[in-house]
Amino acid sequence: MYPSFLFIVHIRDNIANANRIEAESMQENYDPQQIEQEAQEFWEKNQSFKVTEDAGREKFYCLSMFPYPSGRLHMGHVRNYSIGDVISRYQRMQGKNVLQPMGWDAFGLPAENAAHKNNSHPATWTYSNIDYMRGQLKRLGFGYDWDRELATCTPEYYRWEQWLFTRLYEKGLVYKKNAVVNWDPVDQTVLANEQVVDGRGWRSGALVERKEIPQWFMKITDYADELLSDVEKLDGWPEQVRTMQRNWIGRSEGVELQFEVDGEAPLTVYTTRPDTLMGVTYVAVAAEHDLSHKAAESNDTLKAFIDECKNTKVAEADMATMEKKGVDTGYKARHPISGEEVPVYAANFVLADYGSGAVMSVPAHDQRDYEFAQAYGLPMKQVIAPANDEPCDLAREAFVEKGVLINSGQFDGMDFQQAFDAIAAHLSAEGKGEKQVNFRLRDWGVSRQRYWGTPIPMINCDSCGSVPVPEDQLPVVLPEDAAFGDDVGSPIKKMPEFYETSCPKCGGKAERETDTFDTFFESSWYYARYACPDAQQMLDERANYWLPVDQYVGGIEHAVLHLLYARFFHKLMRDEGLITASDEPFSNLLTQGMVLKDGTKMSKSKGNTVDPQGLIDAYGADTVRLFTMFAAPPEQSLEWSDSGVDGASRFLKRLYRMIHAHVEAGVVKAACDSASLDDKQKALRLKLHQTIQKVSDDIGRRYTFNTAIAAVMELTNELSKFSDDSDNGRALMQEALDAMVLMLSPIVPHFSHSMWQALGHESAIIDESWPLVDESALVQDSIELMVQVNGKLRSKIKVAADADKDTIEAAALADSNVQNHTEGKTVRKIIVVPGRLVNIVAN
RNA sequence: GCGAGCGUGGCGAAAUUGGUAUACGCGCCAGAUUUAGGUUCUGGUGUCGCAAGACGUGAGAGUUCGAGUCUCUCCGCUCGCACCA
Repeated sequence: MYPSFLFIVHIRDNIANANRIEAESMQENYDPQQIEQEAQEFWEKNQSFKVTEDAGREKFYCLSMFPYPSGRLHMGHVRNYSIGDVISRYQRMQGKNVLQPMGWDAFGLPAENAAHKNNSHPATWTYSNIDYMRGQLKRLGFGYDWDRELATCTPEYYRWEQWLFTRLYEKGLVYKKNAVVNWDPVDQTVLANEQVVDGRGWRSGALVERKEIPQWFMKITDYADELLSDVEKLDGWPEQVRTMQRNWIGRSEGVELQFEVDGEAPLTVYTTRPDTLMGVTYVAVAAEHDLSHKAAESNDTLKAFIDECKNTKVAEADMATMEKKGVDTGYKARHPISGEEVPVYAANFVLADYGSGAVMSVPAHDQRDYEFAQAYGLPMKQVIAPANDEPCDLAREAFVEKGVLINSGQFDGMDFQQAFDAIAAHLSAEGKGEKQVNFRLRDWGVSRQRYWGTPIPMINCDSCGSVPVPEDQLPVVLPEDAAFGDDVGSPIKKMPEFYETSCPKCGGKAERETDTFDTFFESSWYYARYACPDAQQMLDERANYWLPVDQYVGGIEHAVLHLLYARFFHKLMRDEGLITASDEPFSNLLTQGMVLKDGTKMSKSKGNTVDPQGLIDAYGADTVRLFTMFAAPPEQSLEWSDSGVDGASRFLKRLYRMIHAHVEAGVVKAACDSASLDDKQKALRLKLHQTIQKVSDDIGRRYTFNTAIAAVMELTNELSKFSDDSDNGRALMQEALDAMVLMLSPIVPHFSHSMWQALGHESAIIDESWPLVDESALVQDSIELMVQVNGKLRSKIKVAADADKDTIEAAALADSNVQNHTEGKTVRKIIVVPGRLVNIVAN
């Protein structure tokens, strides 16, 4: 037993009334602050959430996406972590060995911005935020094993990803190439897409330019096939997330072919529609393409156009939505089959660093090419005719469906697949093209020109080139004594004491890489490190016990990038021999919706945020948890409502009073005698066990916590109407209250901890099992069926639960209101849906 | 632009496998308790209609004995788009 500040429950050894325990001083009013403090002290003292590997028990690893330590928890965090905690506590009640860890995604841009603003240091800001937010998570009562806490900004964490990176470099999975960034010409710094507002740097206001700089890449495309095929294994993921992953990887089958250009290297293009090849009337290259630059030397219009294209943001959405523009380079490309010469345009819609930076254009059969051709007076040639009766009006729009080839010489009359094969074979024979499988997925650029991140463990030597930092010199520690002020660039780029070093190969003078990793790097493997946070290697055997994560919970906004990178890392770590028991990191995924207020996402810029702290202070953690779980199912967006919080609080108070009244009259230790219940008692016990059945399914399988809570509320309404002072009536009341407190315990754990004691139990509820359904309580003698006439509800009939079809039909036809509606009509058909309804079709 | 979702009372939502549309909660109305406000308790609350009944799930069509649920077209909103995390 443990000290109780609130309830001092004395058990009287009363032989005359052995089944009753008097609760002497259950407080009359619900005081969440006191109850919550007491429950948390109990968990802390008993280390209730500390777990170790146990081969004898089924494990359950429940993980919520770790937070960026931005300062204070927001409602999205509260929602995310409440969902994870409910699932964890439910699984624990099923007897599983449950791991639920928490940590900090601690590197990132906001820390640097805060440092520049306050003339302080990102580390100071980050660590103080972590301290505050950890306190908030503890105050909310989440059952984390805090011994496993990690922060990604510590060398103890990031040294292992530096190690992995050098290993991958040796394996050839890492390379350096030029890539485009947003460049602020005034601040002389690289900007994130977020820092570009209306084409200008957010601080300087200068027009942002696209600039190419050398950067490190990871060959995620080497894993494209497996990342795609393993999506099929993810049957515990929402279908839309699997679809988004497939589409993002974007496997396509096409043909890569060459257009020759006199005096220049041939232009390579890739197309998934080789059947339209004979309809090509021009070729488009990126503004940054070599050919564009070369042509611009003697073409001022083109030169101006290339300059204009520099002012486009790097983001693909901006590229795709801008007005399609282009300029004739003057070059001619020779069609690989007809030999005809077509113009080469420099165009702003061609991505320079995707594919070869050139595309073939078929205005008659591609809508974008169609619009571009119309704008620039380029010819259009129809080479596909509709095979069926699709509309085809080239005066209005391109015909983009597959069909039958026309105007294509030897290929005329072929369908899509015949033409695909024949044209590919023809090009191949001529040495001008080949069939090729392409992916939309591009290699992952991991270099960031920022300070607050993991230093990329590479050294640049004039004679040896790029050399990885040797294992015994890891970690490359980020200097924390860097100065922050008005100057916006990364301070380590101006710290010779950091970047001056010697080459590990030749011993000569060399420079360290001063770029840091994309912060997605850290969040791609933290789930595995929780299994063994103190390991003196990246991962040890404990990872194979806990992985894969059984339930991952996080925001839908991570449906593509974070999840794809984590899947990639899992396979990299597996191929490094660190993980042996799984190919995928997350067996089940729950994507939580956003928290909205007044119909839009809560955000500081909109000024519509609700600070959870104020609510916790006013109502207690349980009310906040209850409301967030009740207001909407987890995958939907949640509309914030202040009065809804009042409603949640009201429910807990009401249940508290009900338990108080019951306890005041004496708790009951004997089980109710289910064989001798009267009709009212039987009805209540039926409702109770129906509720246990529904709540078990809602929490355990469907994850619809809102309907689980609604079911308990319904039962509460029934109980409040039930007044029965008989021994069996009070025993039934005790059975119901015990079950309700157990069912609510994953959601409002402090409340339940306290009520469980008040109801006379000596055990702590955290060690209790989930309540079981008594099947015998569910048996009913008669049931109600809906009766429809021609699909419209006309009556309800009561029939024996085991009534056969003929009896049901007869009862339905005998109903007076049914007769009113069938009078003068012939009954054509009667449909009986067992247990539900009868539909009489008559006319 | 491309990819993925969503749309039901005054509001948050429920309807799990095509079978009672609106459970549960909020709000509102009335009554009880209270000196009053608040709290608490009880009852009512989709629209039209005196009623019988009719209508009703973004709009329009279709499949079916029966559609919020399935199919098609359209409208509106949200998320992601590779350097926010």
